[in-house]
Amino acid sequence: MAGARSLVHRRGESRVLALLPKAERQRVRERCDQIPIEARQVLFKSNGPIQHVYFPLSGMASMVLNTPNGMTVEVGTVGNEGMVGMPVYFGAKSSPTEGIWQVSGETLRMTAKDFTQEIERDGELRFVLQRFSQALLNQISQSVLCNHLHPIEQRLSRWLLMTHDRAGTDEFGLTQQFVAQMLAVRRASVTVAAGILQKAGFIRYRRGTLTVLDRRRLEASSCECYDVVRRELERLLQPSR
Amino acid sequence: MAGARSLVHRRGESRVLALLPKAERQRVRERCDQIPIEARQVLFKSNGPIQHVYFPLSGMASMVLNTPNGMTVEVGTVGNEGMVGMPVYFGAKSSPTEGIWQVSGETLRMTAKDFTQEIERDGELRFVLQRFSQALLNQISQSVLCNHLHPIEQRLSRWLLMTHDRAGTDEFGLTQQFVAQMLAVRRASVTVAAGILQKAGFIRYRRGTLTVLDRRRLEASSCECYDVVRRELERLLQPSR
DNA sequence: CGTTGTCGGTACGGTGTCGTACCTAATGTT
DNA sequence: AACATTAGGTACGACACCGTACCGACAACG
Repeated sequence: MAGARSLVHRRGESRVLALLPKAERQRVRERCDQIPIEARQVLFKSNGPIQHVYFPLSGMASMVLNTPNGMTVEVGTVGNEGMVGMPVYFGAKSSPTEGIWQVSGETLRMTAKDFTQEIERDGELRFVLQRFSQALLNQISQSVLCNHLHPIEQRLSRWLLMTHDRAGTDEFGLTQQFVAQMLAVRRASVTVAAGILQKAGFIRYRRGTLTVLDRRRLEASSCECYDVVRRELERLLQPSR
Repeated sequence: MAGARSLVHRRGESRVLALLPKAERQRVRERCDQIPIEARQVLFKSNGPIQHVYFPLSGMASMVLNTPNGMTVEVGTVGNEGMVGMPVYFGAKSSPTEGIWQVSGETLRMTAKDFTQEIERDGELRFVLQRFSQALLNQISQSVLCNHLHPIEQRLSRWLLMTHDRAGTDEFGLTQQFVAQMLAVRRASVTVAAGILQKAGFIRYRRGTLTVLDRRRLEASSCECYDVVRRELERLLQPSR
C-alpha cells in the first residue's frame, strides 16, 4: 500500500474545471475533446505554435527547457490540478518552454482559439487560472532553489512524489533515462539514487515500471520543496472566493 | 564606455505603464506614490502580507526564496520593465517568495487594494501584466536551467547584465557577499569569478561599487540564458496588440 | 589619530556530480 | 532458438564548487 493519496488527485476529473459553476463547466467541456494520451508525446515544441491547451484528467505533463547542446531540464509538472499551455492564457502564441506528456492518461483538449474566446468571456475560468498561475509560479520558483541546492536523492524523491500525486496510480511507466533528463543529471546518478530508495523499500522498479510502495517514508527522504509547493497549491485551489 | 544600452531601459519611466492609453496611465499614476528606495529594503516578506505593488522607474528588485537553514536564492529580477508584487495580480495575498530591492532607485508604489480595484476595471493594465506574467515565467524557468547547469562565471556575467539593464547606470552599489546570496554560491566563488571578469577588463569594482566597462564582451562571457530571456521579454512587451 | 568593522583576496581539504565506459539482464524480433 | 535492442548496475578519474578559515586593505567614526 502506498498510504493516503495526496489531496492533489481526484481520479479522472479536472480540479480546475471542477471549480467552475455548473453552466460554465458544461460549456467548457463541450468545447473539449477527451482523448487518451501516451508518455513522451510532445504537446508543443519550443518556440513553436501552441495549438491546444490541455486539462489533464489523469497522468501528467511536464514543461521542459532545452540547452543549445541538447540537454533538457524540467521546469514544471502539471496534472489534473491545472492546465498545460499557460502561455496562451498569458497572450503568447509560443514560448521557449516545451510541453511533453509524461505519464500516460486521459486529458481534455481545447483549441487555443476556443480557449482564448472562453477566457474573453471573463467568467470563473479566468479567475481560477489566475490562481493556478500563482501555483505554477511557486512550483517553478521552488525548482530554481531545489535544482541548485539539493542532492539528487532528495530531488528524485520529490519528483516521484509529485508524479505519484498526479498519476492517479501507484504504478507508472518510467525509465531511468527519462527521469535523468527531467532532473538534468546522468542516468547513472539516477540508478544510484533509485537503488537507495528501492533498498529502503520506498519504491520498486523493473525495466521501465516504477511502483510507489511507501509514500510516507518517501516524503521523509524528499526535501522540503515538495511540501512547500503542495501546501501553497492547496491553498490557492480552495473553492472559496 | 559600456556600449549601447539594452532596449530594456528607458530612464525614469515604467515600461509597463508606458504601454497604457494616456487616460488609464494617468489614472494609475495618480493612485501611486513616487518614492526613492534603497538597496536591501524588504518589500514583502516570505508568506507575509503584500501591502503594495511596485512599478520601478530605475534600480532593480529581486524575488528570492529562503531555505529552512538560512540560504537564499534569487528566482527573478524586476526593473522598470515590470511590476513587483505579482502574487496580488494572481489573487494571492501572500507567497513563499520574498521581495527585496537590490539597486537603489525610484519606484511608483500603489496599495494592493487600489491595485486590485484597478485590475477589476479590466483595462489595458490587466492585459499588459498578463504579457509580463509570461515574461516573468520565462525568466524564472530559464533560471531553473541556468542555476543548475551553468558555471558561476557565466551566471555572474548574466546577472550583471540583467542588473545593468535595469539599473540605468553603468555604476551601481553591490557587495560580493550580496551577489553571492543571489547566485546562491560562496562569497569566495564570487571573488574568483569577478576577479576574472575584472582582469579581462569587462568590469571594475572596489568596496561595494561595481562598474560595467565593456558590455559587449560581458555578453560574450555570459551563457545564452541572458539572450533567451531578453529576446522573449522584448517580444512580449511590444506595444502592438 | 587610532580603533573597529566591512569588504575583498587566497588557500586547502572534502565531496557531490560529471563524462565515459563496460557489463549484465530482461525484452522484443525473426 | 538465436540475435538485436534496451534498461539498469557499476566503476574510475576528473573537476567544479563547497565549508571554513585567515589575512590585508580600505572606510567610518570617535
